[in-house]
Amino acid sequence: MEFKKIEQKWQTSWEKEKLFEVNEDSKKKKFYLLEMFPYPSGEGLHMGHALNFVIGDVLARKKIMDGFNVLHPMGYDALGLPAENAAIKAGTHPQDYTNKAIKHYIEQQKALGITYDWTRVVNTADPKYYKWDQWIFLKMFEKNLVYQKESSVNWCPKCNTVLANEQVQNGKCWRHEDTNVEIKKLKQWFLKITDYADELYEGIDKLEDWPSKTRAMQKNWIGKSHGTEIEFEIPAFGEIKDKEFVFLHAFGDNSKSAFWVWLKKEIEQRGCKVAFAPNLPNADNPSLEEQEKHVLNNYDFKENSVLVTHSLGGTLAMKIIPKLKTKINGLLMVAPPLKCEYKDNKKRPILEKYCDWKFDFKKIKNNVKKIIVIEDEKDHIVPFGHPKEIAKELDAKYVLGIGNQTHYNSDKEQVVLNELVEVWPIFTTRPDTLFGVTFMVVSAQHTKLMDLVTDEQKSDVEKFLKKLNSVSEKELDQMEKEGVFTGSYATNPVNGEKVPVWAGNFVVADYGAGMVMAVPAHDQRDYEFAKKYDIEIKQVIAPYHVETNGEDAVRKDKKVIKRDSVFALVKHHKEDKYFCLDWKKFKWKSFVIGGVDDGETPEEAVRREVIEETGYSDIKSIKPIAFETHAEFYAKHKEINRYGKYKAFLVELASDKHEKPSDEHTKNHEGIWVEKNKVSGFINLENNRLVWNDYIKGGAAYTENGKLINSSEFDGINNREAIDKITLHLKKQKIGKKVINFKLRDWGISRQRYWGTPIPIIHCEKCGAVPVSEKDLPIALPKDVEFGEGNPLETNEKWTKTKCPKCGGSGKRETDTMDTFVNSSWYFLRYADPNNDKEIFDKKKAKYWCPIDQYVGGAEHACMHLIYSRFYTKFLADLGLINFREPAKKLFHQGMLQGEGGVKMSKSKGNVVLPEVVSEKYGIDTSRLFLLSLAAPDKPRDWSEKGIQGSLRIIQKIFDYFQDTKFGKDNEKTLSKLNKTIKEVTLDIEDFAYNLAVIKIRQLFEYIEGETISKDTAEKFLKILSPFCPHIAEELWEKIGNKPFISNAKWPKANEKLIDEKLEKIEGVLDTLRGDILKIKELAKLDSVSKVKIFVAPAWKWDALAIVKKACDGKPDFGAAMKALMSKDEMKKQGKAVQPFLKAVMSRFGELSDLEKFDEVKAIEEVKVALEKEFGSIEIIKAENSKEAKANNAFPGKPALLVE
RNA sequence: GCAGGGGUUCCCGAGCGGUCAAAGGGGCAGGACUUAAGAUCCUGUGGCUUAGUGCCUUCGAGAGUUCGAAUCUCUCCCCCUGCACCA
Repeated sequence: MEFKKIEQKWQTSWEKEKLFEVNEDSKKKKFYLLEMFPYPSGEGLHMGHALNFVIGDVLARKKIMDGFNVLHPMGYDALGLPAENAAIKAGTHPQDYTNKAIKHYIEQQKALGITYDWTRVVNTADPKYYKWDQWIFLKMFEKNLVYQKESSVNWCPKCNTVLANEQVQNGKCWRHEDTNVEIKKLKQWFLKITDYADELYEGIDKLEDWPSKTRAMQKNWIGKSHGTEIEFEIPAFGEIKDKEFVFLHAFGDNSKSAFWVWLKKEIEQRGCKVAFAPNLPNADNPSLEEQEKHVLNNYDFKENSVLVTHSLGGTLAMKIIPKLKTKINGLLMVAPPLKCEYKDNKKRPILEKYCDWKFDFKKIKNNVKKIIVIEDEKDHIVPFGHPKEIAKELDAKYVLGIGNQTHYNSDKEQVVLNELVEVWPIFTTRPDTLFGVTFMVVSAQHTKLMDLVTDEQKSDVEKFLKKLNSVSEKELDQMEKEGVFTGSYATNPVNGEKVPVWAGNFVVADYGAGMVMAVPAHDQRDYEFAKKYDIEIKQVIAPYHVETNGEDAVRKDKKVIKRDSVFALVKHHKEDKYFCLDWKKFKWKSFVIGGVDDGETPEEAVRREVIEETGYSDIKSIKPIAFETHAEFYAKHKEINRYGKYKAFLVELASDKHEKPSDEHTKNHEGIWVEKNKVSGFINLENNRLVWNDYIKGGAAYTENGKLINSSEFDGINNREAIDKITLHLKKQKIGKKVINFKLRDWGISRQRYWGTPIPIIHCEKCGAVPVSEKDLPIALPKDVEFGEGNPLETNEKWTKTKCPKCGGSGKRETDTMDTFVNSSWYFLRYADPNNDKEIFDKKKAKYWCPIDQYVGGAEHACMHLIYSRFYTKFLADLGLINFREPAKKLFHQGMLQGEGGVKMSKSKGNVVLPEVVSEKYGIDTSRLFLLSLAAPDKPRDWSEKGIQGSLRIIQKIFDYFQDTKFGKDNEKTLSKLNKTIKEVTLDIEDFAYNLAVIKIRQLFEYIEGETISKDTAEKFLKILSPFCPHIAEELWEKIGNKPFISNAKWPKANEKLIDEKLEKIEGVLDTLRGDILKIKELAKLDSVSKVKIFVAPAWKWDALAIVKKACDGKPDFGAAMKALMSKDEMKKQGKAVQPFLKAVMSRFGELSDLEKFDEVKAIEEVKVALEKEFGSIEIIKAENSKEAKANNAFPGKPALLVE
């Protein structure tokens, strides 16, 4: 068989006749099928890629034959780092490298015989394509979906560029498994994908025909969670209450000027009186000497003094501080001038003579613990840069903000307040636990971490950070929760409690505020952390059990009496046993349990109860354990409902010193020592068991529901309800609100590399970042650049130097290029109109073809490409360019093709299977058939050299069969089999069950092989074969005398009426008969057979069969038959006995299904004819009834034989 | 840990309440054809048993629902894939 000749013949022919080129046709229904376009690597296509394309192709061919107008295009994701790196390595230009790779890909793909419309190729490296990347970018810019921001980025030192979050895997670069990603700070371009976060998330549910796995992954990635944002304040200079605040006002101001009034109020609100806020003498014509004297004479600086200054007040402070004998706590300078220079360039002689404008920064630094300098970006007095310079000299924290009024002159300046008391909006899903916050944890990676660290803690924190940096990412993953105290305290806004702020390695820096409120009593992570560092654990939710069953069940008509109570886990002094009570009056089995009397502490109550109830009095220790539990039940003896609040204690005995408990106690219950491992089975009180479980676990956070305790006005509320109630409370107080938080971050698209779409921005000194005007697109990549260190685009000055589109002044082009995922985010739309120079695509064309009806591609894109594409689709829909909001209706992930023995294919292992090599040996149709028959298309499969032989065999057989076949007339069985196969294969292809379809086609052929068939049957067979083996099918189609092409012939429709199961049954009978005759012949050592007598039982005359047949209504249905024969009760009694009988009946269902039609005589005649061909004379003896049949040893479907 | 998907006879893989000792392929065994090998074709491929048949055991382990379970439910074990301390 000359595969190659046949393949080439048809591939050329298809192309010549433009068989797969399509145009919009309103009369035809469209079907848009797309396989994810490949990245054209220099290594070319391997069999795994081919699998992906072939999976799509089978469906495409089927849909073409179904009469759809099938858009099945192909393109190349040609921009990207690998091309650049490979090009550098090979010493070529990425453009040349890519062009060559694409050429090779096209050759390889054409050889696969796929139905691509080659006139629609999209190449992302073509400026005609990426022009529209830039166009979309500009549109996003217009809509405020693009911004630039300095940010910490993931930097791969090997790629020499930034990576998106999605491209970082376990701290490694997605392309370099061995390379740790570094964190760098760079100014980056971002797309505001988060604006679409909610729609992207909610839309997932509507993507019903996407794999559930992909949908789950996307949901997880976008990560929507509902919660509450709560404002925690962290005073910059430590606890405000302990401080003495001193204010020094500005030139011309006084102590009643706006600035001081609001600040004073804020400080007083936080429980602190401002110690000293003088009217400085001669504020309008100040003298340093005079003012200095005034301050020093009227206020004694102390260790806890915090000096807050505004403008010239800062100058005064910087003169005073070096003269102080004590080191003061803090200095906050708002907009301080450094020199006597002014924004308006006017001279100010009054101020020039104020002082010498020289400062002893070193002494200032020494005399103040913490310094903060705030600058106003729009300051109209102090020139920009002065405060920054001061901050630099003083090693101070520098803050750049914008005042409500310039120079921070308004009557409330949030920027200033935020520095004094930093507000951290903490995200939590558990506001119900707010009263249980005992510490805060800020991410060790947080940019503001060092601002929170006090001098005392600085070295500890630095040590901790150093340690984190020294562990590899892998170890970091498995690292235990660790942390270090920052020295700062946050204020719990709901009760004003001070809680320590820790830095921890387990908090994610860019989720929420990067700081969490920790509630160790009710969160396992926080619990472990608190245990490790011995931080207070405060329970705020008590497990609550209300008895609803039995005689202890709470009675509505009785009143509820609350009581503080205790349990005691009394441990045996020597053995591992615990003292339990078996109650006589109740069904209770409990620990020692009792109420706390008036004036008694819980410990005292425990001691009393233990001695009374157990008789053991030599108590070594009483320790509180576990948590408070609440239980409500009916106390029969007191006729009240008891609401008990139980505290639990572990009581250890020192000896077995023991006195018999009084009768009063022994009549109530019996005391038993229970072994530790049996306690859990013994105890039957719910809360006793809870406490016990916690005790044997060694303690854990209680994360279940319950009632609030220790939560002031919210005590007693169910915690689920408290979530809303506390949130509402916070909202009223303006310290919290309901929020929805997403894990999804904005998409950083800047890449500092050459081979990507240039970002259409020009930087101008005057105008900042200015978008290129639309008419100047595309901004094409200059070919002339040098590759080496840094961004190659920087090396072409001709290209970078340009004019500002706004002011016409000199400008510099942005040299960052776009992430390649930008290119692939909308390419599927371009196929609708790939050569349009005027628009991104014609709206009408896009409307006709899009969205994608079936998308096929690897599961590895579940979170990157597929989310970005959805984002772009939504954006373009918002621009009005398209009328749908999701890119693809159906999505299918093909399975991986692995090498021989299940090993991953790789160049280094040398097990890469190349399609051209395999085709050479077996032909591409054989490879297609084999790939598809290995496993369901979505499952991984292993390549096997032996396995493909099987496919080759069948192809060869099919080919040979049609070489010299004479067609005749079909018999009924052929028609039945043919139609059944058509029906099933049609469904299998639609369901992507290609492996099953292949089996059925094979089975049909194996049957056909031994039969005479009609030309029509041959044609139908070739048609259903053609999606899998298009070349062979095309060749044989021609061979049997048809005009090309089978590829666009009409897909056959199954004629259900011709499907006849009974024929298969006759075949089965025939087979067994033949086998039996042969066996008898062998056993009897007969040389030849002269006569065979067959005794046949009239199976189909049994009454039961008629009933069954009726019940089943054409389809074999065991259950229905069962129900028809007997009632449910009978079934229960006799079902088992009837089953064998029914089974036998069902096994002949083919006969039943056409009871009326079935021609008994004819069937027997058929058997006779068939057997006579082989064995000569056959006599068939029919029994009149089953009795007679039995007498002759014949049973329904199992004839008896007599062979002579 | 969370989410998704799995564990089927020698291997790969279908089946997903009754016609199931379970498709198909590969492997293996036997036979036919050949001097032989290969290719091809046929037969067999859990165990015991019959002339036909029937019985027992088996679809990760255990329990359950049902007249009936590879298939449904629960628990457990193991594997893969993805996310990973998301507050």
